[in-house]
Amino acid sequence: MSLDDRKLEVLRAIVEDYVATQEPVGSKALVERRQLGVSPATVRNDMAVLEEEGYIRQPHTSAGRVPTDAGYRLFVDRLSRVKALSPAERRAIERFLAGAVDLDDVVHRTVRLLAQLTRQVAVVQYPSLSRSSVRHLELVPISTTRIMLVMIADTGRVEQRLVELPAPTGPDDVLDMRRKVNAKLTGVKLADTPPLVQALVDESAPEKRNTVACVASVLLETLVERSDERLALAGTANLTRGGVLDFQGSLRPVLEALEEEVILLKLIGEVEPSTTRVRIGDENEIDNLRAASVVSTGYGPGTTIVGGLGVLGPTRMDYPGTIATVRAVARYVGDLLAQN
Amino acid sequence: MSLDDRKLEVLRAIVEDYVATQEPVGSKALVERRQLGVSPATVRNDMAVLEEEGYIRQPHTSAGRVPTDAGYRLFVDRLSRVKALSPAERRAIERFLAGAVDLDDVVHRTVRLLAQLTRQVAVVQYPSLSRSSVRHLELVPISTTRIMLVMIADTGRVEQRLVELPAPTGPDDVLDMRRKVNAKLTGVKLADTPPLVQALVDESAPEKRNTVACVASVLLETLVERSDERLALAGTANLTRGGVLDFQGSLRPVLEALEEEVILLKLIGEVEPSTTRVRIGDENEIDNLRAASVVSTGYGPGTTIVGGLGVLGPTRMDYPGTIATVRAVARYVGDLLAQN
DNA sequence: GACTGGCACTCGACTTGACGGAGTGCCAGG
DNA sequence: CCTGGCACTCCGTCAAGTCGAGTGCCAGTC
Repeated sequence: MSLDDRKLEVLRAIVEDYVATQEPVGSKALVERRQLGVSPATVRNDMAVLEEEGYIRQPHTSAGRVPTDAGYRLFVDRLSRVKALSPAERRAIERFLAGAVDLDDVVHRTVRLLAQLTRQVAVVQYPSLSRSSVRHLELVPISTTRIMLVMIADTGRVEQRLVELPAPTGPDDVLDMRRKVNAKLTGVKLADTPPLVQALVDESAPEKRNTVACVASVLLETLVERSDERLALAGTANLTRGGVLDFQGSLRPVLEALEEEVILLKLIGEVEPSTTRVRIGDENEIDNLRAASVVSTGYGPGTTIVGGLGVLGPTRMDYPGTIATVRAVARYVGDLLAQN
Repeated sequence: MSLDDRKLEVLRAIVEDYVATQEPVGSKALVERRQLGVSPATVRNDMAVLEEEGYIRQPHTSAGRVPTDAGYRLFVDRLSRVKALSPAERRAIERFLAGAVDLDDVVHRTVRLLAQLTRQVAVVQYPSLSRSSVRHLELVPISTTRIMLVMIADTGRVEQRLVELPAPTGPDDVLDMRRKVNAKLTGVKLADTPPLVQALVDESAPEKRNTVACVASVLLETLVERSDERLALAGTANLTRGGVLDFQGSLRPVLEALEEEVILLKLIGEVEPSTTRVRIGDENEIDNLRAASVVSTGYGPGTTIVGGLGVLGPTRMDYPGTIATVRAVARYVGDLLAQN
């Protein structure tokens, strides 16, 4: 048996009311609050069907109904109309992001903004290095046996590492290295650099090969291995809204998950172009987040994507509003990056 | 009336037992667990006095006693013997910190380690710029109207900012500026740089003054204004240990406080040399942290101090153990920094 | 004078039972 | 297919009662 329009309408009403009130919603209250043109008894029948199909459930006999994860999923996929942001919100976003002075600042402002607007936990990934290109590499001599390697990516990210040289090296040699490295790597996607770096070593004069190899290895680490790991987090305190009712009684597992950068990157990092991804409760692969939902999307200048951002909250979440906000913020950040 | 030795012993026992069990401790249980050579009745009399003096209190009539903030304070000041760390712990610290590749890495490893060892929330301030000296300043031309300013401090910290130039400037001019800037500022304490930067502007050729002034203003921002703001945080999930009993029922205010970098910097940043500071409950100036205790200390190479670190937890905390761990970690980090 | 044993008392935690109400499922009738 | 009615379930709450840990106080002892 398929679900007719009224049943879907009932489901929508249940989701919306439950999200708003945090309480199981019963047939009578539902009929009163909404004007469905039918009686409570009819709604009850519909509810029975919805329950059988797995979209809602009763916490206990003679309580109202609560949406299941599947119910939320159906709601998100077919029932929710995307809320447009209010002009005030748009202005808030613009104003908040406008004053940013550098990439760090942009990311921090964004994550705070997102947390504040959605009243959830917000996560923003720094522009992923693997999607960036090298804008410039700088080698700064610190002493004769140490140089500082600074990599500037076209996305504005800057990474630096200290290199211990195997043999004393004069500033001229460093300058020479710098020139060669830049000639080879500037403009190249970070993901494509390894063979070029290897070539640099191979082409170097034999007596310097040791030194070059040393720099090259640190370079590879910086460019490739440590790449994507940075992100910013804000709004943890929002987890405590709604008592301990959300998250089935304990914030513990959620807080633990939030401490693992790897987990967070998985959550917001796997982005397909211009999609907003919603993971509801059980759909999360991480056990600790089975009671949570994640709304994430990619951002970047124009249509390319250089990183992900998103929010995490209880499954009982205002999906339309959250999705709209996440999308809007991502777009604004993208525009901001495009300006550089 | 002053407190004789036995009363102090009773207080110590109450603190230690309460910390261990999380339950109010009564006279009988106390006499059983410890071998004080006296009867419960005597202990009760002592307790009555301790309560009158404000060191302990009863959650309700006919419950055991619980230390007050003042009680913990007395305990910390006069009753706790510093626990030596176990060799296993020492080894753990060394092993954990050994593999660090750069300053970011050191700080992140430290904060995680601290959270893990103390099972509390850990905070580590990056080496404060205001206490650092300039090791090197690098100006990297990005385009003719943009250069990247990179500042490397002797503590290993690296800060960068993009500078928009008022007029197109060739690479030679940039090199020239770089030489002059370094000649003037290398080795100088960041706090002492402003007049020197001003001098740089004054000494520059009139036709370049505009450009130099522009760089100088960003330089000042980087060196002075934005200085101390960075820190790392870990172990938030530890707040949920011990149920919601700690922190008088709500993590909310604590989580909120942890989101404010300014607050955290105040907590761990105000360090006098080689002191470990303990703030207990009400002693915290921040209202949100009235139910929490903070143990903090400074760290740095040798005897100088370049930053602060510490942990935050419930007033019901193992003070001797925590203090020992915080000190030990600070010393190891200091040693690590001294190696550079 | 300090410590101790004993005793009455207090008060929270827990159990039990009763009750009201919200919400349900089902059924017969429109 | 919808609706009104009815019996039923079961949660939440309140009141009463019990239990036990812990106390304060007092008289007695060393």
